[in-house]
Amino acid sequence: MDDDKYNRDPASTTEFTTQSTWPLDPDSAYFFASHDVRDNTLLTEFGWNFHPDGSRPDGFSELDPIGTRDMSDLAATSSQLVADCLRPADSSSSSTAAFRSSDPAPAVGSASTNPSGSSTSSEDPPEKSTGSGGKPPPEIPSKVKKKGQKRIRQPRFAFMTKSEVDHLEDGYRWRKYGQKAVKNSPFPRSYYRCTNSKCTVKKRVERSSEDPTIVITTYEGQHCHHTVAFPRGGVIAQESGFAGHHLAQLPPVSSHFMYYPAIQPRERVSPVNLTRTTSHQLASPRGDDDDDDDQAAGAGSSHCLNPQTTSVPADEGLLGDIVPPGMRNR
DNA sequence: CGTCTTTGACCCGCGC
DNA sequence: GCGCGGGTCAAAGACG
Repeated sequence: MDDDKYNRDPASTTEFTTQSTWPLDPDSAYFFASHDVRDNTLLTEFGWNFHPDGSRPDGFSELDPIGTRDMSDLAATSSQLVADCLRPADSSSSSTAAFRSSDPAPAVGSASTNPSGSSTSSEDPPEKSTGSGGKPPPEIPSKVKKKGQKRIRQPRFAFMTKSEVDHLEDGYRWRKYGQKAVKNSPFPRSYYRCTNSKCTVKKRVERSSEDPTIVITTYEGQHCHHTVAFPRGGVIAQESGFAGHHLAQLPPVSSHFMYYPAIQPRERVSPVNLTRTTSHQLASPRGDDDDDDDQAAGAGSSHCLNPQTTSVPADEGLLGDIVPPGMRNR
């Protein structure tokens, strides 16, 4: 059904931007400071070579893609990035680990760290208290909700993508479970949940009210399984797959990635702004099998939903400090 | 028939 | 306490 969506080629030129607009809610911990080594690590992992001081005169730093890629690649890249971020820590890829597990800090005392909830493991879901509808929680909740108990938010990772397609493929299968109108925005926000029964990762997709061409995707939680498969004919991000690795194999394309200077006076962040001309979207959402997921999940389940939050803020295009005040310099 | 989307209703947290 | 907005549920329908 959505095949159209996934297969459809967005207009030719797509500017890709990663940013996060997610409000830094207290429940979430954010780490991902642009000046933090992790940033570079992350970027590197995804195939970007960041030149820390190679900033350009105009104040921008450039990310050199490992080879050029076309939009699909880009999409894949971004998706991959997200995928990696959300992937189980057991993954052999060291890089991922670095970004994810090696970061205890993020847990930032927030709820995410929260012991309770986050138990997170798929094995013992904290009971979702009726998350919302007052209905029995089918599964692990992203927020815990016992009365009197504060909800726990899973780590979030948000980024903005300039695309005509709302739902970007990221290698995982998602099921839409809701849509809501967003205040002050003509565009609705869609809620997706990973189809893996053991995975509690959710993602929200909405368009920027300011710039309708920008899609804001926010991931919450961490996959306890590996990606299913990448877009038809695309790269599979399973285990070893590392963005950097396979990205390097992707076809070259002329592209241009910009990394905006981080350091912002603001508390929130900013993101990496990637711009490129492009071509198509990532693809098919459905992987061939969930089985893999489940199995993988089993293996990595214990890492599910690590309390970490990464967020790429919005506006300004700066990769930034997504670290909440106080968390900085961690 | 199974999977996924749509959509209205409900619940919860938060600000006033 | 009330209202608003966000988030989630689940029935119904669509689709392959």
